Amino acid sequence: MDRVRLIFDSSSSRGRHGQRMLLLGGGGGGGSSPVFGGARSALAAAEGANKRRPFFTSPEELLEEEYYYDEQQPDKKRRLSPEQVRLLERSFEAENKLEPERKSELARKLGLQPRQVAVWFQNRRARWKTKQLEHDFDRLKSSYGSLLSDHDSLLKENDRLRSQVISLTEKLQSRTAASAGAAGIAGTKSDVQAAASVADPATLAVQTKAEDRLSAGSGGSAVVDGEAAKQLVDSSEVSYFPEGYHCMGPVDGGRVHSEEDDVSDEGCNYYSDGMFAAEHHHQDEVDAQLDWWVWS
DNA sequence: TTGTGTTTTACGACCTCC
DNA sequence: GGAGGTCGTAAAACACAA
Repeated sequence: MDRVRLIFDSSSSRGRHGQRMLLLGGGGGGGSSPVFGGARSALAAAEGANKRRPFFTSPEELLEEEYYYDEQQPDKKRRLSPEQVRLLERSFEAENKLEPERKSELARKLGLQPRQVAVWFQNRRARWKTKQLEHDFDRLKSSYGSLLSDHDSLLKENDRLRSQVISLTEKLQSRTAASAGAAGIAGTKSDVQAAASVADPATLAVQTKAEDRLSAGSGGSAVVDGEAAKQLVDSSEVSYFPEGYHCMGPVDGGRVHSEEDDVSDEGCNYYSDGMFAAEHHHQDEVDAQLDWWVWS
C-alpha cells in the first residue's frame, strides 16, 4: 500500500511517446483477478472501483518495477515509443515466436516488462494472421473470378457446339429423307446413324468421343475424371490452403486438370469443398448434355 | 471541439504441448 | 501441472471529419 503510493508520488507527466507504463488495466474480458490483493484494493480506493486493475502480481513485484516505471503517470495505458516498436518489429521479423531468453533480453533493452514484450508479440501475431487471412481472401476471390470467366467461355463454347450439332442433324435428316424418297424406302434409326458416320466426319467425331467416354470407366482415359481429380488433389502432400480447399489447374476443354498436372501452385484455382462439388456437378451436367445430344 | 471509427495494449479463458 | 499459445474482448490512445 505504501509502495503503491510511493510510486504514484514519484510519477510525473511526460510526452505522448516515450512514456513508461506504471499501471495497466484489469482484463478487458471483465473478470478481475483475485491475485493482486492489497495493492489492488489500495488502487481501487485511490482510483475508483471501475478502473482497470494493475497487472503486477504482488507488492514485491511493484517494488521491482519501480526501476522501469519511475516517471510514469498512474493508471494510464501508454503506447510504446516508435523506437521500441521499431526494435520489436525487427525482432518479430527475425522470429515471430519468443523464447524466454529473447523475451528477457528485449525487455531489458527496451525498458519494458517481459510480460509487455510477450503481449506485444501475441498481438503482433494476431495482426499478422489477420493480414494473412485478408491476403488469402483476395487470392480466393481472384481465383473465383478467373474460374467464373472460364465457366462463361465454356458455356459459350457449349452453345456454339450445340448449334453446330443442330445444324448438322438437320442437314443429315434432309439428306436421308432425300435418299429415302429416291429409294422409296423409309430408313430406320440405325440406318440414319450408319449414314451419318459415313457421310459426316463431324458427327463421327462426336460419336467417337461419346464411345470413349463409355469406355473410360476402366481408367484408360487420359482425362482425369472429376472424382479421381479430387482424390489426386486430396492426396497431395502439402497445401498452402487449409483442409477443405482443393487446388485445380486451369480448365481445359471442359475438363479440370488435377494438381498433379502441375506441381507448383502457379495457375491454381482454389475450390472449397462446396465449390468443388458445384464445379463437379457442373461437369456432370455438361457430360449429360453432351450425351443427350449424341444419343437423342 | 466533439463525435466516431480504428489501432494498440492488455487481460481472462481456454487449449496444446512437454 | 506449468508454460506459452490463440481467441475474444475491454479500454485507452489516436486519427480525422464535421
